Amino acid sequence: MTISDVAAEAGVSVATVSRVLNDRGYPIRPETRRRVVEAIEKLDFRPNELARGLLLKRTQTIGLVIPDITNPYYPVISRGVEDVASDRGYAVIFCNTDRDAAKSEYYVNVLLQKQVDGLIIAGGGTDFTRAFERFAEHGTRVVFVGKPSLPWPSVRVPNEDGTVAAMAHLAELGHQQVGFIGGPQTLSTARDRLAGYRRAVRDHGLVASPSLERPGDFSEQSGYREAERLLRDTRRPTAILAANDRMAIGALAAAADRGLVVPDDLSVVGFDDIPLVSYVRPALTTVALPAYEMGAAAMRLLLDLLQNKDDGPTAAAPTVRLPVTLVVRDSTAPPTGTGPSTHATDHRR
Amino acid sequence: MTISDVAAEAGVSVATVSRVLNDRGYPIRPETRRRVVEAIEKLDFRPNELARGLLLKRTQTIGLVIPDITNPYYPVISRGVEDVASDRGYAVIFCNTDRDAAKSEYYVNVLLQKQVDGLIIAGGGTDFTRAFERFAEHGTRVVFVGKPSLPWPSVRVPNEDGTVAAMAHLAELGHQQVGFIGGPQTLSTARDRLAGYRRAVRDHGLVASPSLERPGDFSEQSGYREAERLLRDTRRPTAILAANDRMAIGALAAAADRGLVVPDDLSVVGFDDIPLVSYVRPALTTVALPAYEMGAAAMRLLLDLLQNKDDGPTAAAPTVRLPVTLVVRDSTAPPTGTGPSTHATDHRR
DNA sequence: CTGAAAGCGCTTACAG
DNA sequence: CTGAAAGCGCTTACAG
Repeated sequence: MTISDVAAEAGVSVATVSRVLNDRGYPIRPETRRRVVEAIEKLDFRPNELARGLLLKRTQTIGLVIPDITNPYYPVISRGVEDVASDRGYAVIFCNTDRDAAKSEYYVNVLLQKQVDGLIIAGGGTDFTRAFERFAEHGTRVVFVGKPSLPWPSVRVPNEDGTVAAMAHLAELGHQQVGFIGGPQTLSTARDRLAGYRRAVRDHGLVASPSLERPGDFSEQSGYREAERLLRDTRRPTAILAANDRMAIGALAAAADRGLVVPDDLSVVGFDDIPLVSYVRPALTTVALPAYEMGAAAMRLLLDLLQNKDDGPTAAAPTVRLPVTLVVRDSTAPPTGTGPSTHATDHRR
Repeated sequence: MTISDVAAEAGVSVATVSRVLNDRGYPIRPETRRRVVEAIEKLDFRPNELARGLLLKRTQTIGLVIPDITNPYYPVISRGVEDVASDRGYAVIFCNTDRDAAKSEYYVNVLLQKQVDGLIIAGGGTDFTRAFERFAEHGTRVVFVGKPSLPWPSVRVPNEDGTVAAMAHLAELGHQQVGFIGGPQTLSTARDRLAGYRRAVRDHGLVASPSLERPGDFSEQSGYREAERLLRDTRRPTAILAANDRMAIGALAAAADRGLVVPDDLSVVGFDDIPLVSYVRPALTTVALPAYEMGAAAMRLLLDLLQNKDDGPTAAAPTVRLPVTLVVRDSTAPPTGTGPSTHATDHRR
């Protein structure tokens, strides 16, 4: 079923069929158009995008590179990307790299061979620099979600301000000693969140101690483990701020397993606002990322770049900045004896 | 950068370059091969898959159709699909349909135009029948995860046995009155899980009552809402079985908000074993689906079908059956006063 | 062992 | 307004 079949059926040339298909205001006699449209419908014809792409040098396909879709942080971002993409007629190919160099390399190759029009890279951490030089050479547009190591277009979020806001909330409740469970320091996201914690400790005059800063890896396990270490301490903190929700969930579990009641005996704050954390009990206070919007904005930015193919590589890299919001739920309260705890339940999804 | 450039660089014809590229044991003089390989490397050449696909009639791309990647049930399945796919050189295009007919139709079109080699459909529920006749006509292979409405190849799981096992566990603990929160009855998955509940109620001689069967929609909200209804009842059940984990999480929240302690005052069981439910406290007892393996098996099945392109549509549709496992954690215990509750913590993620 | 040529299914100047 | 023809970047009989 090709364009020739349609042409034969309608008794016109393939050029004419192509013209009614693309419908770019090219003059066509109404009667001719009618015949072609009928033939297309009769044959249930759908143009082969491969042939089209070969000629036009675009595939209406983009690649989405993420560490792992199984990490609850990524599905929402992905959904934002995909909704905008499908709305504009683009398909998206998913690539889980596990932040592994070999897998990243593999996907760079696949994506290049498939002639994707552009790429969205979320998660960062890996040294994509060399791989991207290749993309740049091929004229493929790239947008990062998060801070790229080179000046590429990106969608960013004030991670440092996020932990600062969380700490301000805790300080306001009266907490003096707040433990921090950080993420992998290879990720700028994790570094920024730690920086915010340190800044807030200083600014609010809270207890500063290396033993209050624990090294997590963004997994539930590490959150559990590091919370246990913090809580074992004789002078245990009255609150724990985890650099992401998964570790906060682990911390909540560790507290429960020690018989501590959150938020009465311990306050816990997370970061990200992934699905479900508003449904655990106590509902988690956390710094919400506009994940869906981040994905949607990245796709919109990519689409913009695709419009102006001619931009030189020296064009200033556009950056979209999106805000972060502290969502106070039920896992935070004044430290014991400091005051009445008022925690209304938040049923936001 | 095309194959002609490489041919020119190596001083051979494009046919020869193509032959060393594809390396199908076609005889080539070692010296010639060396020159070609060098030229390829020097120019960092990567063949255009569009041109290749146009000729070969395959794109090494498959479509994955799911209701919503944001639903924690799907990322793990998707990961299984993608790992097998990338291992075999296939790329996967993601399609979120929200079980919406228009979106499904849209993706059927997109996928057909992009000439995907095959399709994996997870989630079911929508009437894809007509859309699939089109795929069949085009020779596109389709594999379902879950029970298809027509005899198509599929990967299945014994949903009814799953709820039966959960109920047996509850009955064994001594529960006589178990509430059930079901899913959308348009989904065979939900119907099967309800059927298992009913069968078990009968087989174990438990209290049977329409008021114990509540209509949920698989969302946390509905789990919360329906659990509230069940718990408001004067003769409230001592255990609740939810047809999926998201509703079980909602039920756990509803219990907590009523001041009920799980599992002492109420036992709760879920279904799916999505990420995080082993980390909430109490850790959720649930019927675990082999989600990753389901995705991987679906992709392997699709790959098999792709090998035998010649199979007529009358070939028996292959079915892969995978088991389901009851994972007992801390949200279930004997009803109050019936015996000591022993719940060891399970840290499996 | 190697190359010239046809062809996959489209689009788009160019000519009429 | 419409069509013949070239060409996108490959692969593969066919010939030598």
